[in-house]
Amino acid sequence: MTGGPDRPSRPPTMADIAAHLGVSRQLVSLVFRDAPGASEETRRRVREAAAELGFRPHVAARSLRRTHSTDLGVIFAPAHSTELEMVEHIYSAASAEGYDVILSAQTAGRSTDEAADELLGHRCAGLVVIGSHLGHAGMRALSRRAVVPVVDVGSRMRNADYDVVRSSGDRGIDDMVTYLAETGHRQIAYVDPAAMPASAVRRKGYDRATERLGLAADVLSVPGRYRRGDYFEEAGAAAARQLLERAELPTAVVTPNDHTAVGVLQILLRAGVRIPEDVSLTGFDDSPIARLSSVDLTTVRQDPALMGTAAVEAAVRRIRDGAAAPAETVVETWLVKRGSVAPPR
Amino acid sequence: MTGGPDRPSRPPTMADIAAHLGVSRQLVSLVFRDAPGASEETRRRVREAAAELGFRPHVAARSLRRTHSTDLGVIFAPAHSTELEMVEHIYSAASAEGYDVILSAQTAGRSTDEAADELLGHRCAGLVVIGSHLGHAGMRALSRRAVVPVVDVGSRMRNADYDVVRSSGDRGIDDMVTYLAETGHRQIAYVDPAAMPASAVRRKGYDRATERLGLAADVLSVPGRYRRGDYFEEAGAAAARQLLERAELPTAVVTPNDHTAVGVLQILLRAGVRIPEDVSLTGFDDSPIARLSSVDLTTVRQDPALMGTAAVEAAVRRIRDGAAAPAETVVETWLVKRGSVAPPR
DNA sequence: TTGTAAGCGTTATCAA
DNA sequence: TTGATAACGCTTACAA
Repeated sequence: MTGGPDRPSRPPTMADIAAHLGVSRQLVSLVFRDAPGASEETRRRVREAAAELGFRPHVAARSLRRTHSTDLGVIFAPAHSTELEMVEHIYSAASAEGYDVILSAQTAGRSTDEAADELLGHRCAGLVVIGSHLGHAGMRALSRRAVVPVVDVGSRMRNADYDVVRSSGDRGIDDMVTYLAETGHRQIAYVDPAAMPASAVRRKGYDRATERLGLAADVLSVPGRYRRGDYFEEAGAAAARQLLERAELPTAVVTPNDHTAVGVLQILLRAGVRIPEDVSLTGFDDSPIARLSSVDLTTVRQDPALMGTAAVEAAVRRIRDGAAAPAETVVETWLVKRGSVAPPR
Repeated sequence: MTGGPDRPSRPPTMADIAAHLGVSRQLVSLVFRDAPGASEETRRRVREAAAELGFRPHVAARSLRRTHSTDLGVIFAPAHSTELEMVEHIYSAASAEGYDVILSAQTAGRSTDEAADELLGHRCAGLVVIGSHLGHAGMRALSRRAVVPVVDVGSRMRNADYDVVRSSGDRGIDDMVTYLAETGHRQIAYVDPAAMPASAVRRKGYDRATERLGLAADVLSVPGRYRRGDYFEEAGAAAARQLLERAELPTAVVTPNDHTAVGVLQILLRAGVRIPEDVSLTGFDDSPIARLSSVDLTTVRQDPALMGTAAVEAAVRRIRDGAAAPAETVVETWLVKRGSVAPPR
């Protein structure tokens, strides 16, 4: 006699619910699949009994038996805030399309391929890779062995093997430089953290804008390894130190990343340079740090909601139409004007 | 005649590998389970054939048939960098214990309970919840319906329903205040972001240290909602603005969070206050931002590796011994001395 | 070392 | 709406 509530040794199954209610097992199955063939009253009773007995459908049994997988595999790096915002929206977009999300992290000790292998073991219907550690060749190889559609979210270019979702990074930087020029700036430096995956695309925007506007290009290229968590800030700090060695500072500094801008900001503030009175500064991403009142950074917003949704839609489109060719989705960006930009003195 | 490589309509199964090799299906199973009963030569041939045919065991089939689940469910919030570092170490700790990790995110639109329900649908052997959105009552309710052991990683106190893993936050802050006092400081302010889950624990360390050392307590308590991504920084910024209104600044400011310290830092720098010449500043967590050369923050390190490992070990211990009572694991912290602390002027 | 047989909890397909 | 029956791909006894 130990007393206390029973701890069931085995979680309840659909058969248990059916027995409890005196109905058939497949009726219970119908209800949980939202399939036609049960009255409203029956559905209610089934769900009630399930809640009471603590029943939840066994996803392994379900996914084993189902003809078509309803799982979407998502690989992400638990480091970049933008990626994580996307994960959030991928959950809701997937759910709206009738898909469940299975996450797999890529970390320093866990490669994109390992993460993908785990998801393929789950027989997902499609794979969304955010911020892949793989080069294009690696992504192509992955797409080929995956058998299911693969979507890359990041900054890769359109190709024949996998879908691509990216923001219009070149356009965003171009808009930013144009805005600074309209504000009166002529000496606009650009910090290029060369190891950043989207570096090439965004730099293109700077080159295009300066050429069109007849401004002198002034690029501070910073090498390094982008996998280190602090690479972006350090790149900005390094560029700022370079600037401080000059006889004269530019009137504006454009960066392709909010964290890089913060690196610039902190070094310049320490040196007594005021932002925006002495130098205007801009970022990219509209990450949470840009919104801080102490940073208040003018930046480019690439909507993580839009990108997450676009990734899910790309995957679903190719899952539904196996013959469809991989496509490219470019998500528009827009300027977010804050206090870090002012006319030059 | 379309040519090109075949796209298999159905992923290969163990039976396909067996047929390809002319061996039995269960031999292939043995090999993938690393179970005894196959020669080295056979194992090699099986793995080779599997790689060639692109076979991966179907995890749903496996988990359906297995007597004991080998999956560990992990709930995390894609927001705090410390949590995300833990996820990384949980993967390796789990793998060392023979467990696979299934991630489930809790976001603004997805509650801890929803995340838990998904994992329970997978029939995980245990649940690790990092930075739960639930209060203690919610965690207790979750532990009861989960049937499997639940581990909370964060700052909750020992209790009878679920395991707790936390860092010794009170001790860490106590050590920090002691260190500042040894450096010569007597006016040590403390910023308390009251909505931070670990707030109470860490504040206790400040109160204890100041009392023991005979210093005047000077607490700036900042309310707010901790779910907002920028709450920590804003709390620091708000506290710094309060400080700037005073006739005289304290010689040192202790914060229970690196991001809060950065909020303080940026407001003080803007006001022309030099760190550490005018004011010493400390954080907590040793997050990547503390290591930036432009921040260079003296802080308290709580090892995410240790905490992740401790969480896995707590779960595994209770999975293996169903009668074991939930325990508390307090992970030690230590000071990381950097450039943001100097003797007072 | 290999083969035989059963079954995990669902979904799917029938005919009633 | 129900019942019977077969599968999904794998693991687990147990016998050979």
